[in-house]
Amino acid sequence: MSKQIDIGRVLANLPLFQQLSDGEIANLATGTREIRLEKGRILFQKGCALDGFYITVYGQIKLAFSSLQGHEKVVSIVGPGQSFGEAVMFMEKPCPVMAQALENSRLLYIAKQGIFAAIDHDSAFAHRLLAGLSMRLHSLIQDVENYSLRSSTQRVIGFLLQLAGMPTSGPVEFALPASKHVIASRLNLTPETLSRILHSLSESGLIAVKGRRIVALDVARLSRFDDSPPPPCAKGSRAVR
Amino acid sequence: MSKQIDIGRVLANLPLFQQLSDGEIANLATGTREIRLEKGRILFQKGCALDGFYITVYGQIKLAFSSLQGHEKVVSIVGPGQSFGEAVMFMEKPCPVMAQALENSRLLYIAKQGIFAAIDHDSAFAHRLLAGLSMRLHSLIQDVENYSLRSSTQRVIGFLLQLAGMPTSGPVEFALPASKHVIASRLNLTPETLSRILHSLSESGLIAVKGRRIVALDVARLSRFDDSPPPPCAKGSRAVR
DNA sequence: TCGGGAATTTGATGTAAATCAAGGCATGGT
DNA sequence: ACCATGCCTTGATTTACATCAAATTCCCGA
Repeated sequence: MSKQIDIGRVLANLPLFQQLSDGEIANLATGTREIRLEKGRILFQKGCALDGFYITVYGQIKLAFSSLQGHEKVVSIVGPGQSFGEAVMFMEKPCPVMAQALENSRLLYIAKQGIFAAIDHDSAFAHRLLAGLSMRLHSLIQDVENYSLRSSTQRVIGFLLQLAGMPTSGPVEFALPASKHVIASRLNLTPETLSRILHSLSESGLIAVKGRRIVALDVARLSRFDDSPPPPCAKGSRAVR
Repeated sequence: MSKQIDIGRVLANLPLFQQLSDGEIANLATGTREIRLEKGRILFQKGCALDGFYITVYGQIKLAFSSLQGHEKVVSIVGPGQSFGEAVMFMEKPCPVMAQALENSRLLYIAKQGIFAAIDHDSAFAHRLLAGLSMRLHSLIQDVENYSLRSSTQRVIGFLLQLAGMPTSGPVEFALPASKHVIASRLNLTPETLSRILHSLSESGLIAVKGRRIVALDVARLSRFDDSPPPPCAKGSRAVR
């Protein structure tokens, strides 16, 4: 029922492979498998070795680890066009996280063999890989910064602003990329806390929430937001007593 | 008074450059500057661009960011033989952290030009760089895992075990690599909390602390340590009342 | 050897966010 | 349409860790 995709074509359109020669693309395609994954399915577990990496064609994959006590922490939510697993492949060590489909998804699995050949053959490709890994590193550092010295409200705001995109003046509408449960975990919060924060932000008139849809009413004020909104007594302004 | 170091020689001995040809090493050396930094000096600020990276010859550098409220969080403590700044160099974006000397230090600054040439010339070198960045990424993920789902005591224990090295049966002695203040920040703790945890671990007979020197008395038990040591009433076993 | 300032420890108190425990609201299957 | 099953929200309570405030101890140079 589902039509076969043209692997070479998909590969050639990815930013990472954009400038490779036809021969190289063909070579890569040889070592590439298509993978379909239905919602909820686990792609690999923490501790697996990978001798290749993945690119999401469509769908959504979450990368997460779980503690001994059964808690789970989402490290990354990866969507169409994004890749994952490169670092594990280059490192030749067990994968530190597990990967699970959040939706029915289609991925490409690219064997390292072809990647290595492309590196050997085209040093500009190596540069792109290095830059890509560096960006990944950078965003992880950002995460660490967020977790360590930003409050939960600030983390939520940062996340919303990222989704809202470039600073515009008017209101921006967008959808959360996953269930609130997953988003909360990604931000190192419990779902309860996320819910309360979203509630309090809408009470302050900064955003409007309707299920997964969110309207950032005042992006500028959101960016400035400093925490500490409920000064003395809240809405029911009764006698100070 | 201080003798000039032989840059080529130092470079050639670094694991990263081990297998480069003499010509390549000479080329790298051309773009390499020696940097002396006295304790407390700042090497670069958050937001700087780098068009090269650093290798510590001796001394110690801390990488950290600081919040608007003046708090500081140490991301990494880098010692002799270790490098930093590669990711920023490859990314061509402002550096997300600042770098400051914790001791009088000597560094090498290697211009990207020579590195890029070496990549173009020797794809095995590119592989080593990729593997190196991947390792860095891996350890950052570990950090995120530690911060998000381990308690402060567990983080301290993990850190101590890492310093203690391979699992041996007998007691292991070692020194903390920096002041407790810096270590605490590295572990996302206040100095007070670190002090209390160390105290409680020595009370449990797991370690002995003498200034910066620490003896891990029972590595196996440390690894197993589960948190939750003070069940009902502590040492002074008085009437339950 | 002797100060003096920083680093560390210790204790009392505060607080952000987690946990526990119900409710309300959608959503999809029959 | 109906119920059932998950998702999300809301409220009460707990807790791990931070913060504030003093001691103490360490360390280093004069």
